[in-house]
Amino acid sequence: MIDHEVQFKRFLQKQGLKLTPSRARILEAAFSMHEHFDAEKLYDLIKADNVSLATVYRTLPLLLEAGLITRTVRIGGRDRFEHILGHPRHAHWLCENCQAVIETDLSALQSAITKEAKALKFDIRQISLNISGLCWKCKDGANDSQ
Amino acid sequence: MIDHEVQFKRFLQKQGLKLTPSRARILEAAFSMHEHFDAEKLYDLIKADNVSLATVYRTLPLLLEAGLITRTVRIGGRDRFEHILGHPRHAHWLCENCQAVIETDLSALQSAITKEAKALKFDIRQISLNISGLCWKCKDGANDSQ
DNA sequence: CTTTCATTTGAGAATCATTTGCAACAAGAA
DNA sequence: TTCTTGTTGCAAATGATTCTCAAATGAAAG
Ligand SMILES: [Mn+2]
Ligand SMILES: [Mn+2]
Ligand SMILES: [Zn+2]
Ligand SMILES: [Zn+2]
Repeated sequence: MIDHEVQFKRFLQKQGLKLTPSRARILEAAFSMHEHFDAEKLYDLIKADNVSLATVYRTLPLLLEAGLITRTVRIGGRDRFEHILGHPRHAHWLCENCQAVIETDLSALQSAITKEAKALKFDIRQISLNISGLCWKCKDGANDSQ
Repeated sequence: MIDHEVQFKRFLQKQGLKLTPSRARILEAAFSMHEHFDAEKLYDLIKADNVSLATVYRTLPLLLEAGLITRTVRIGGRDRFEHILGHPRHAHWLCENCQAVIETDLSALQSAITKEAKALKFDIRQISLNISGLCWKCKDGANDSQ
């Protein structure tokens, strides 16, 4: 069993839940994908194995709670996610014009944030630094929109 | 005319749009509110002056583009905003349990971010640092959920 | 293997924030 | 006034996400 599967199973058992075939399939799909994904995209990958979209939506919060995935930039009214294991935390730069998403290291800010958290007695679950604006391709020129 | 009204008018004219009574009323409401607000909340403040909810939704993107308001933490499936003028950029700490929102200064991180932006040739429009987790009230105890 | 019982699931209906279509309106230009 | 362009309220549409419910599954026990 792969790392993230072990971790998910452990998490589920702690809640009295089971690692069912559907859940395992969703987890696998989430980790097979190395870009950001939304519920629909995940569903596309696995509907052939007749896992329902409802189950995808039901599993996503579990993966979040288990700390296996994280919410990223919301685009087009859809929540998007990315898996965590093996990926260092990073900032997301979203171009408002071409919707490109650029990622940069977060470790520089990490310590400042951790320090603040200590002062606030805040238990951090997730840090999300999203910067929106225009990427270098779009910053001058007109709107070659979407 | 107040500062933000001048700025909005200028922005609108640049787009060939007008500062209508409805828009002025919405702008005023947005700046009368010193907490985060969503479309509905804004609407509650001004529906007496028969401004429609649709117009609120149509005006919000204009205020965003004009740089007068910014999107903050999304709660309960609703987009929330806050006005900008006169408010220094700040981070939002969202408690997943009690939904409390704490704000802290961002200026410490600002320079690191600006530096990164320069390297990326990215034109920053908006920075949003959202940290979710558990506030000090909720971090130990059980879920007095809500 | 069979029973038991809580959990899970697919399918489709329901929600609900946000968006749109449209016909009536305003305001400036000609 | 008449033309033109942007605006608005209202109601209907949209679409992501959630919920309902009856049937399926799975672990544990007998
Ligand atoms: Mn990412
Ligand atoms: Mn704020
Ligand atoms: Zn771009
Ligand atoms: Zn709390």
